[in-house]
Amino acid sequence: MNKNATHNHQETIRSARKALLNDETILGLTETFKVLSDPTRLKIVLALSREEMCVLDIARLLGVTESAISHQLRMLKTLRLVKHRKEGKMVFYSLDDEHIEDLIRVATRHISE
Amino acid sequence: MNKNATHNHQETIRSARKALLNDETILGLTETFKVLSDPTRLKIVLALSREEMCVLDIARLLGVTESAISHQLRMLKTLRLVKHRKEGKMVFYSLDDEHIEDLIRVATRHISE
DNA sequence: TTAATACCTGAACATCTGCTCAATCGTTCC
DNA sequence: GGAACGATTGAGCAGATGTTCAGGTATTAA
Repeated sequence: MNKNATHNHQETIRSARKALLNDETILGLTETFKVLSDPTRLKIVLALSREEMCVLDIARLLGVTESAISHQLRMLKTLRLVKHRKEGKMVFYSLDDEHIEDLIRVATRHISE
Repeated sequence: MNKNATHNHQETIRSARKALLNDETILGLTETFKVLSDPTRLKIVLALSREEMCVLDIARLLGVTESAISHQLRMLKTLRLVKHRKEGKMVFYSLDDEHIEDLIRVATRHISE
């Protein structure tokens, strides 16, 4: 007997469909993963996990231009991962998300095995 | 007195540097997040979290071509997230990573708040 | 052998991404 | 006021990304 005949495609698809999440959730998840998928942004998040920093200090720390950092910070701010505070000429950024560090921690454990 | 003068840039950068991870870890993390940052790949992973599936069933489930799925499966296979098993004409794919579901779970909790 | 099925592959394509550069804004100091 | 400094912005660009398309391999069935 053909083993393939024992495989019910319809049933498999129906069952797998239950594991899928709704489109809105999928979009939110991919957005979250995408923001952490760039080295510069990930480093910014890690740096801010300790204390707030001004734009220029982040730029110097990571060895990139202020402009590049500013662009990324805008994205992080839009996604509500960071918040900012003005003080004179400087703008201090800090983490605005308690869960993002958990995510990085779980992922770190994942790659170390 | 100027408040900015109280901010020690050198010390801030030195402190933040400790929170950064080595380049290899950063690369591994961004690679992990990137693979989950595409809706098609994320859905494939979710679908395979229940049971193994052949390429055509995945394609039908997600409403995309076999080719597109095959390309993504190759990437997932390269990154050791999935494994495959041949059975006649069909190739069954299944998850090859126990931790990736934890990551999705933590991220799901994150976006729901 | 021929046809059909399941899957894979490489090239081409449009789109997206992250950076640089130049210009600009806002604040502070002289 | 003007110069200096920190930060932001928009345009432009090179590289990456995901899909389609056409063609290919491998296996099975007639």
